[in-house]
Amino acid sequence: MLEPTIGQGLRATGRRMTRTRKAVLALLERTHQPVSASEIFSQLQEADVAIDLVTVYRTVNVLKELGLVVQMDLHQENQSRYELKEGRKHHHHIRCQICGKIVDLLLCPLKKLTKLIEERTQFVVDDHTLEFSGFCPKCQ
Amino acid sequence: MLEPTIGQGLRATGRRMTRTRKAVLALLERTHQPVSASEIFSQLQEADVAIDLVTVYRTVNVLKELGLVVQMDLHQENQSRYELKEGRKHHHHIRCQICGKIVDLLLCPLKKLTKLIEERTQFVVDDHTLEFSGFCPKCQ
DNA sequence: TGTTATTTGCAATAGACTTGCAATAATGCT
DNA sequence: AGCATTATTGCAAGTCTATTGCAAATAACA
Ligand SMILES: [Mn+2]
Ligand SMILES: [Mn+2]
Ligand SMILES: [Zn+2]
Ligand SMILES: [Zn+2]
Repeated sequence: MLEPTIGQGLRATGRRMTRTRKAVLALLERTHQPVSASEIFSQLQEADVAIDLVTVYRTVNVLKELGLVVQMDLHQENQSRYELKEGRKHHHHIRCQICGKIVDLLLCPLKKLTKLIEERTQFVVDDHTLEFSGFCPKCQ
Repeated sequence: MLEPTIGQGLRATGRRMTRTRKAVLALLERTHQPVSASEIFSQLQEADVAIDLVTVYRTVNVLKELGLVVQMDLHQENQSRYELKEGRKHHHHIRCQICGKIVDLLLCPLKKLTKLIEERTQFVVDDHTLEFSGFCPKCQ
């Protein structure tokens, strides 16, 4: 239940904690796969929460600005997915090419590589994305 | 000049080597950054090659099916980019968050990790994407 | 409870990409 | 070279995700 802290974060930036933002946050909290805007929309509809798809988009964008949510664009998908950052550490994903199942990979092998890349390219590295894909146990 | 070989690959699948396909292939051959469909379109227009944007899309899709081109969806971009596979080995990219410059990273640190992931997740790993982002020398 | 600024829903819009279809052009055969 | 066949092209229209304008609704705070 991270709602009060987030409420403070919202107010600190002149924003408000609303019924729909609570609903989106609660859904993200109880969801263990990264979800798309349309999935958030339809899952809230099933839960009898009245919300417009536009509001879902605006909400995830606000949560992204506050640093509470990460947006990810997985390969072979045509829509972004969103995952709560709070309480979860940096990690990556693997996606099944058949059924689309997404599983967390609780690892990151890229710390060391970053320095090497900065030396080679003269870039300052700020972020990275890493995603595996293949066939899940059920789809093999 | 890989055109004749590709011509064979096309004919082997009941396809034809056309003026527009030659033009797209030639552009991909001489381009050293991954290019988007609209970039292919406008660059060919500047070179006085008459081609429709739709044809560019259809062409890169055919080349993808033939395994001659890789499609990549980089973070913070809203369009796919395409790169010729022929003669270039598996590698990854870093992208500047300011100017969008993309540089090849001629490395891949993920061979070993694949086995570990297969053991942990029971997936069969087939592919991966890796991308760094940051600030290029000019934009720092 | 009343005031004010933020947020919401609805409609319209933007932008990447795809699809239907008739006209065009590449291929293979004579 | 000429012809028949069939893939390919261009144009228009459509699809899908995501964004924007604006008036109505509502959260924040006294
Ligand atoms: Mn995750
Ligand atoms: Mn490259
Ligand atoms: Zn990582
Ligand atoms: Zn790799």
